[in-house]
Amino acid sequence: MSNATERAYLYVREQILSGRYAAGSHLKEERIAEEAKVSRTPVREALRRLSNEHLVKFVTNQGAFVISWEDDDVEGIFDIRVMLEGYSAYRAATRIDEEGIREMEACADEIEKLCQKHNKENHRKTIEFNHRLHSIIVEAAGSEHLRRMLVSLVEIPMLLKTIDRYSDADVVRSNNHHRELIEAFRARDSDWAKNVMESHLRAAHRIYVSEDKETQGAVVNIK
Amino acid sequence: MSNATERAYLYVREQILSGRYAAGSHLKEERIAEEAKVSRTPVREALRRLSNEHLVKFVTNQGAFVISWEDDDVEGIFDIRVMLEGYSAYRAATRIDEEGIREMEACADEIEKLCQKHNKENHRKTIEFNHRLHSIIVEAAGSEHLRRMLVSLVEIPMLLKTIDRYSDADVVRSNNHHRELIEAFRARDSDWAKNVMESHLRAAHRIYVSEDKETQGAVVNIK
DNA sequence: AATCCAATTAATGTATACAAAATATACTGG
DNA sequence: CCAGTATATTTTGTATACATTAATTGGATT
Repeated sequence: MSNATERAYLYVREQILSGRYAAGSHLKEERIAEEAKVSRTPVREALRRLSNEHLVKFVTNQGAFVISWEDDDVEGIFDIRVMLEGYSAYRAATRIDEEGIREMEACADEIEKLCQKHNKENHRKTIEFNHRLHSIIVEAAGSEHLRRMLVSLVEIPMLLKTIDRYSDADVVRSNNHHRELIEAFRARDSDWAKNVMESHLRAAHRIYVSEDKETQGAVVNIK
Repeated sequence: MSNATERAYLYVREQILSGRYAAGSHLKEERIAEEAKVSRTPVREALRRLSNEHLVKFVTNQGAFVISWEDDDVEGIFDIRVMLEGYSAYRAATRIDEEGIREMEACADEIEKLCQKHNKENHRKTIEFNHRLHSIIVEAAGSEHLRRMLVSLVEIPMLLKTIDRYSDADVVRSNNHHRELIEAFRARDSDWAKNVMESHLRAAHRIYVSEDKETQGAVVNIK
């Protein structure tokens, strides 16, 4: 994408994901243009893209609004993610190369290290490496359609917050899954990879849901 | 969406799906603007939307190109469609209301009638009612994510051509699947509905692939 | 004749200006 | 004081003008 549009896109995206633009709030084009130091045209293009990534919603003659994921269908989103990422792992098992596997291992190593000591920065990095590891798999699956669909799912604010809720034991199990995935890939065993990935994500779902119950709906924020 | 943008969008979309804009060809914004009688701005917005629906591809500083689905991963696309539409049927079974089911029945009735007599117009209508029937299910599934993903899959030119390849027997079986789906919905049996839908789409896949083999890759065009 | 480079052309990318629509404000009548 | 309506303001939607980048053409050189 081009310079100004890209800038506007990254800016608005960051504002939304960080929560500085509240859910449901109106995104005035002129204001964003000023803040991102570009004109309205690239802002509009950025908003269109974000709308297709389901981060903002357009209303005719009223412009763009930050999507409110509060009433998102959590069960449905997890179900879809399990299917698509399970299938990604299935495909990746027979397509990933040694370099990809080594990169995955590097991510798993980092995550292991980072979990020794708890602080905000390490937590941020853990999320990053986790995301990286999953990205490697999707890339290796080699399906543009799959990749696009997962981007629009995984990056929704709800799922980004999931890892905030992991206990130490949860993180250990999660990384064990990563190790097992790598083993399945080395064995070129598509079905094994798919099953591990599905377990991995179902566990994530369970953590998300059970935490919800304990805190009675409140969002846990580690910041 | 707004007037001019909508017009440009529909125009370009129609040109692509009808094949008048060839796969891989460059979409000059000015030319489209003239043809659709709007300015370049709404054309650009339309192209962005089409790019996110995977009908066109943007290259930085080179603009938009009609996607070439020749090298699309056919197996992958069908696999994903089976998963997502299977899941749609699963969800729809417990959510669809009597009105929705009746609409499905109306579609199935129409398809049955239309297949009695073969001509271009009836064939077009058959495609339309088939599409309508599947849309009802996705809508009934009640997942915005699911809907968006399937739109970007089902409307790719490759899949639109699939039905051109159906023999009489194929159409009969296809509509039998529709009837069975309706029955599964009436019984509120999610698993049954999912299985029928998966069979339905796997059969479609088989028809697509086997026809390819017979004609050695040539595209059958009924027009 | 082929290749490289410069200058021109033509396309996209961005900014701004104008039009249409929605929202907010102020005024009138009850 | 409130309701309803007309007006003003603000915001989106669209068109156009300008800037920047890529493609093309033509010519000079080997």
